[in-house]
Amino acid sequence: MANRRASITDLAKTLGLSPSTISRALSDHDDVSEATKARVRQLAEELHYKPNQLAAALRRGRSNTLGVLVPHITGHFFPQVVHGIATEAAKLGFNVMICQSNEDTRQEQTNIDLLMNSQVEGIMVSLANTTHDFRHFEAVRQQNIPLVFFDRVVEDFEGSNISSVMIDDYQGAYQVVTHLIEQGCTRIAHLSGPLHLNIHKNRHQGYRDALTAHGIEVDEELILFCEMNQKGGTQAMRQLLKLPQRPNGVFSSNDLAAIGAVQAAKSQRLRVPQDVAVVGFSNEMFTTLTEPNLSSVDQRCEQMGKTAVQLLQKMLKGSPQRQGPPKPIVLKPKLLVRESSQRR
Amino acid sequence: MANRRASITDLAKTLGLSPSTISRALSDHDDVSEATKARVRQLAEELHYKPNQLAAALRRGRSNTLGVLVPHITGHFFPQVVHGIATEAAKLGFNVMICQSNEDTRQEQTNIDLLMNSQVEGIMVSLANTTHDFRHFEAVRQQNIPLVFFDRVVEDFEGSNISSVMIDDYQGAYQVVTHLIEQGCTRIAHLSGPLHLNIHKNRHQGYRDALTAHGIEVDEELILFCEMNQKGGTQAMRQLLKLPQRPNGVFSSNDLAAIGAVQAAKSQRLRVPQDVAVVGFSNEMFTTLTEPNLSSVDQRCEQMGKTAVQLLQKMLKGSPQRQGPPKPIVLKPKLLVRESSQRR
DNA sequence: GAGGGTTCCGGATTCGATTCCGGTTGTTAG
DNA sequence: CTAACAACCGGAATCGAATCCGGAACCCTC
Repeated sequence: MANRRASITDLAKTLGLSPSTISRALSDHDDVSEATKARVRQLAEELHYKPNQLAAALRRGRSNTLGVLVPHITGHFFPQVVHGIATEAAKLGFNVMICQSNEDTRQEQTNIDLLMNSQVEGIMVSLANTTHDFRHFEAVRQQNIPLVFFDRVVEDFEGSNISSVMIDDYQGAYQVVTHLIEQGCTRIAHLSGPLHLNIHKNRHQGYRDALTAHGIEVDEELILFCEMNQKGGTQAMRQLLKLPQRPNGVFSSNDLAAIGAVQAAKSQRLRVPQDVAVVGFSNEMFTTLTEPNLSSVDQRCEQMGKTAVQLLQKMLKGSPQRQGPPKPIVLKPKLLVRESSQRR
Repeated sequence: MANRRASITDLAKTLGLSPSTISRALSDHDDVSEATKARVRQLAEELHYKPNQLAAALRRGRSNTLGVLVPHITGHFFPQVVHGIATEAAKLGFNVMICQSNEDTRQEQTNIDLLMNSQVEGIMVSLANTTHDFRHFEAVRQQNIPLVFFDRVVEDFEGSNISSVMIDDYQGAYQVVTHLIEQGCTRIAHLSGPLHLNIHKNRHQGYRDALTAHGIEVDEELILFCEMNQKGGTQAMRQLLKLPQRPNGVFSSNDLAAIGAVQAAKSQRLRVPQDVAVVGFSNEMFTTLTEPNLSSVDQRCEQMGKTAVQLLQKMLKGSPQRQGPPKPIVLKPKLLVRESSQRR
């Protein structure tokens, strides 16, 4: 038995009413008597009737669905953000459609198209790190589909007329370096990723500014660009320890490289944090599992996802004409001091 | 300018053709001349025409969307599986809609309804751990919507007539214990979670059977039920080390507790693996970051997601009448021997 | 040049819900 | 007793695409 779902006309026929009345009854419209409403509701219950969202969405022009496009759903950060997004979206009654760009601009384009064709009401994007051309977002613009970037945002786009949510990387880095200085570090190295990514750029700048603000001259020798993983961190640290004047503090732009640095230091019989204090960035879950526990900066991942959804909803509700100029939302990061940088 | 998207009728009008021809031209139907196909395609290009998936889905009765329902998108496991799902779904041309039950049966029900109303073509579910009543899946059944459970599956459901993907926890545990025995461990302890969860039950059984198979009597004193996190592992290990005859090997049902156990051992000046060898389960990403690196069992998370999608697709393609009895797919786990259990 | 085939296209219908515009009752006021 | 109005409901159009059915135009053949 091909158990087709009951449609609104099925209800109409068995009750001897018209589809329009059924529709109105189910949406609790005033033009329907309580008596018939009750009848309709009861039958709907019996037949397990559920409105076809596709049809309703098509008619209304509202799909009740939000799109998410992330580089990938691995590691710590993106899953957390997606978690925040899904949770908040569910609370507001939205479905969530999810895509991965795999850090590839072409897939990013395809997925943006896909989401738009699926008539999502809004799109949240974190850019692939290979994306330098933003034309595919121009289309989203033109269709007046609310668009929010998070974490990896575009810098210049139509006069930076975009909504975005990110954390204050600069501020986070600044806090880290200040903390290291307060712990007595005098030569603070920095492990950085490529500066064309704004996260690294801003952390790098925060590092420099914090040093100068405290009267410490920036030593370019202490700034190393490496692969931001464990191995990269280890190699970079080895190099730093060969310097005639080795650093006594390290600020790494992410946690993995920081762990690598710690291990390199320990393998040379240096004590962390007494000889070298190390701080990472991202507050990955493993930071509390290593020895010593790794100081890091919390990125408020979940909050970021939540905020992105709320921002979208605001844009959806606001009049399309005048919803105010979109201003980037910047979340405050939180420095978490743990064993790797606590010198007492 | 309210830039409404171009529809198929817009194309029809400006080209002086009928919507049906446009539709056929775009789907490369034989009944349209190459000349007009070219004209249509060109105009479509110019107007950035993209078919409205909602309308097409409604008409065709196929939404091209798969639904995923997981307890949550946090930690290591579920994001990895979702990653696998999203990747494979994209490859096969499906969209993915994602929901979280937050380990709550009611939310699980609501989300199942939601997915069904959104006309997804198939659903993948990992159960909330509070779910003991499976009536909400009965509806999915009745609508003939393909349903695949993964990892947390239902045991008895309509004569266990369900599709599922899981890993062989029993086998994984068995391998671990065998490995520990081969490394010379004679007293092997087991840290377990509550046995009403099938993952712990099966791992526990694998532990017992592997011991007896190698002629070692199971010592109930060495089996501890604890919170499966770092702290729980530490406490359990401390207790084990107070025994008159302390264990020289530990198999923990997850990695976090294993790390806790390692730390407890190290804090009592025991060497890992020489004095106590430790193996965890799940192959969390931090297993390669601790000292020593933690031996563990890989759960094939991504593979699980991929397999779930493939299974769904097979069900979608197969004739609804005879697609064979759904048999559970059991993935082989992979023991990864690292420093914490390698004694040479 | 009549019959039979292609080739290419249009009209109308359909998917399932929403919604505009009316129309039929029944009630009440004048 | 009629006009006016409210309460309730139906018909039909609509969203955008897919598809069934049929028809015009053209070519070929005997």
